Amino acid sequence: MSHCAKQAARFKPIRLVDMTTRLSQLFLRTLRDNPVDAEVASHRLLVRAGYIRRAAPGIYSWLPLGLNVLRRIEQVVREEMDAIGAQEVHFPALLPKEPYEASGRWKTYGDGIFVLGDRKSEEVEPRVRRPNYLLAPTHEEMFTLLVKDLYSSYKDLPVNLYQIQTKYRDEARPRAGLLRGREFIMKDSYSFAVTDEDQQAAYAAHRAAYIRIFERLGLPAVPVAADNGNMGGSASEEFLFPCEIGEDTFVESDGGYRANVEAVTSVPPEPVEYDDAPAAVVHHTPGTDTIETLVDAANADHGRQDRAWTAADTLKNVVVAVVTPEGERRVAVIAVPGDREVDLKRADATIGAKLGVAGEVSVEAAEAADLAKNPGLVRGYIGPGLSLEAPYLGAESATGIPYLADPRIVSGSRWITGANAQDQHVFGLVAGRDFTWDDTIESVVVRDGDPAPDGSGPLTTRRGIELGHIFMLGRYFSEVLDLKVLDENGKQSTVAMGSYGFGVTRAMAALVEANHDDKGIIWPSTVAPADVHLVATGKGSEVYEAAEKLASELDSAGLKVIYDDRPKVSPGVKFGDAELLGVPTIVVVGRGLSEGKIEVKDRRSGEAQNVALDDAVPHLIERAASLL
RNA sequence: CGGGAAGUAGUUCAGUUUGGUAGAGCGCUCGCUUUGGGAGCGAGAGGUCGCAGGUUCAAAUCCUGUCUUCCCGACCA
Repeated sequence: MSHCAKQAARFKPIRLVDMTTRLSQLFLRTLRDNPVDAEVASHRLLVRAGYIRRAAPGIYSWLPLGLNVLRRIEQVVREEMDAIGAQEVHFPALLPKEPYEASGRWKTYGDGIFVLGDRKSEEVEPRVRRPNYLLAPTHEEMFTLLVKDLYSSYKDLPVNLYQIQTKYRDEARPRAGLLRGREFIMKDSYSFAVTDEDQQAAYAAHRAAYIRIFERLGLPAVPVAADNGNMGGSASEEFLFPCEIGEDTFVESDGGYRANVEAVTSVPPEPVEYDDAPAAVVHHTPGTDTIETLVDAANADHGRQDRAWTAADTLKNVVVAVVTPEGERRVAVIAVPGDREVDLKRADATIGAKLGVAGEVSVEAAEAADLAKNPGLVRGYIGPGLSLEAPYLGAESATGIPYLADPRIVSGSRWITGANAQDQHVFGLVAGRDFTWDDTIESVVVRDGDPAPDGSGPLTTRRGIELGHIFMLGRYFSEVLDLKVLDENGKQSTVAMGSYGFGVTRAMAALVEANHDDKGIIWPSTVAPADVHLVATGKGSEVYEAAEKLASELDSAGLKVIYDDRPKVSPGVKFGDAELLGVPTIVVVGRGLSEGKIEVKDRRSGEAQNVALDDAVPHLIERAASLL
């Protein structure tokens, strides 16, 4: 044993200083006014309470208390990841562009990433730097390449790797403080497996770990079925925290079905017999280029006996522009019941596949120029045509314009729709008899009351904050980056991947959204910056001496203490700050001291009780334990 | 990228209509008093009024341009 090792072996760590946070020393300034740029509660309170400061739009600096809470959240995530056998690694945030070019994302991410050039990237003439690096928005490429770098056998798999890392996205409009920033911290893990069983096991393990994480954090986030984007793969779920200010919309039924609106599927009605249906008739319907005017005109001039026409009797043909990855702009028509609106985001998810376009497409509302290029489309009077023999819309039709229909348009359903001529509509057009379509598409805005696809009852729509997303990535990245291992037959096998993201900074904001009142934050004890916020108030030196002693004893007992020892600060300010900062237990050493009592106050309920100073330490230890 | 609002002290804001020596609350510094719900009195520090140009004897204020920020929407595995 070396001399140094002997010295080290003799060294016994002792706690030289207590860990109590003294407000007289803490780098903190609480704000009485709400910051002008903060709208949502989490943003307002985290800034006011001195946890974070804005450094640039969507970019925040972390102050001591904020960093403390952030680290505690990270720790929960880390423990649960480790518990399922995932191993922590850490990649740079600053990355060369080559891996992203190889995966295609240097282009497809487009304006969404921060790019930059190093000194070698400078062109002599003109003297500009061309980007050859990026600040990573996520790290799929790096994880994939790292496994490729080191592993080459099926025997090495499965493996789960994760990191907790700062990510950068050039959000067009950062908002709501930590909820949508341009710099944020994310835990992202990836599973690598050869067999489907292993892949599903990794997915299930992550799903269970996420549920435990949310339980431990005290965040009632729920898994909802999600759209897995254009990366392929199968299972995909988001963990949403239901909250009015959330940017995601999801649906749920009483029976427990939950899905993001982008992923929900509609329940088509049964096909209808149409043998006895009368032939379709074209009527002159002047000035009816909207559904509303059309319904009015239909009831006024062509009313039916049994009931009035409604918007649901009309077939709305919505012209959209589909932009391909190459930038080509194609026109398509989507047919939906007239009482429904098209959700371009939902259409976006599947329209590429329906039209046979590879890669990521985007769907936009058609503009005047799009219509002008297709003179056959008469705005307000567009329809599929009058007969199957001569369809007007569809890939095989006269116009060749792709025609996609909502699943509610089933065989035998009867419609009032445009006759492709100014002021002309056709009544009694029967789906399947008079017209057909290239394919169906889920694209209408989901409404409250729509049935759940699994028969579990009517749906209601809610808003939520996306805190996690787990999904099977399939083999997209392993294909493009050539991650293969030898399988047991000695053949090259492309590795299947799973991707599991968790928004750490966003979870912190969500925690505040879920836990605050008009006075300030109310941290769950698992992430609170301390167990006890000790306030000394009174004029004599006795309260400070007693509080100091109590702080020291609590610290020795293993409780984390924030001690407000500021001598010239009035009681009102101290109470206000304690409530703003949000530590779950507030202890006041003050006027009760003469009777040997202190006050123990629950931050959440506001309930206070007097406790004998002599019993304070065990009482608070027990209380802290009961809160966990 | 479309629509709206706003840039004045660390911060929250007034002052701009009608051009005339830069203001208030909170915060900060010093002194005295005060100490269970954001204390009182007194004395201070702190601002190229986003930037550039123009009009004028004179511009925070009027004109032109420009930049930035925030909100709503679009976008966003």
